[in-house]
Amino acid sequence: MLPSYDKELQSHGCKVTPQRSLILDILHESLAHTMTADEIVGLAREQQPNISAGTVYRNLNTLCELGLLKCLDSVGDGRHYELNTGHHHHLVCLGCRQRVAIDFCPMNSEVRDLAEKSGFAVEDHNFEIKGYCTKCRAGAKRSPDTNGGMI
Amino acid sequence: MLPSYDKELQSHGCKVTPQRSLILDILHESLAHTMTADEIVGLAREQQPNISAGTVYRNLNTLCELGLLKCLDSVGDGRHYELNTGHHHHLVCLGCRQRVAIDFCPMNSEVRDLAEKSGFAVEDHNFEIKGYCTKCRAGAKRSPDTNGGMI
DNA sequence: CTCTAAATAGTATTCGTTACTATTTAATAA
DNA sequence: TTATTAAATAGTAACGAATACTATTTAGAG
Repeated sequence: MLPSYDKELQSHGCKVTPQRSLILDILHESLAHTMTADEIVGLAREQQPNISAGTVYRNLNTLCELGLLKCLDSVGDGRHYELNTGHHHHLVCLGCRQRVAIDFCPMNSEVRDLAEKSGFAVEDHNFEIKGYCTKCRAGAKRSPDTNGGMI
Repeated sequence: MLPSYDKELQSHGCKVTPQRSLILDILHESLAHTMTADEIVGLAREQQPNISAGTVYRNLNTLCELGLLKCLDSVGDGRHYELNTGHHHHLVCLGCRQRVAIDFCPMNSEVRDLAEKSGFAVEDHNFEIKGYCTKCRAGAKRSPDTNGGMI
């Protein structure tokens, strides 16, 4: 695990455990795309066969609270996690459900003003482009119509 | 229920049942904001006390497939439903979880080109601004930090 | 090395959602 | 109008993701 995470954990009074380090390692290995808790459990068990799913879920929540991770969600594929490497958005594949970071952000002062004009206190925002990645375009493509309108 | 929905249902070989009409009525009454399945069950039972939760869930899925409803999701408050009244996005309150439609869309040819440049086939997109509505700003405001980083 | 609060493994439980089944009903045609 | 039938319903069971619980282990400080 990158030593910077050790510092970050300890500065919040959290212990550096093998389980935590492994989870951070796994997410660091897949910086390009997000992962579900279940996927993380699977990969974690390749190195720590006895790691408990509860431990993974609990740590994912803890690490989100510390700001080390970000948690995303979308209809049809539960929560996704990624290292919090700064603000960005995603392309979401409706076939394989993978998310890939994109370098575009729609937020600007005009939009913010529009929201705040109605008394809304803006804290955050989310933008995702849904479609089919190169692989899924070629192979068996799942049409939006077969997904219960949940695109 | 608006008669147009009857036609729409029957043209797809679906029967017009009191349960379906009630669900559409309820969502039509709350055009301003989205609702969870559970909220819809609660309101439906005020008029049809014996309506089954399964019936509501099943019909929400059916109506989404027909394109009459749209289904949205976000971390921490499950799925939300709304009448499919055309393309729009939402302000999402992190306090009361209500969603209010906004008249702004960040999608344009520039963004689309950016996504398609990498071989991604764009089908849809989603934009939401998260924060606190006027009511929740005044009252007990739930800080993002207490929400497990799931804003 | 000792001590202790924190973290873990394993299990049970919760909650939203879906699946199943016997019964009812909407819509068509006689 | 009534008969027919596929679709829809109510009620219950089952499912899966996530959380809660508890006895045991462990990281880290003294």
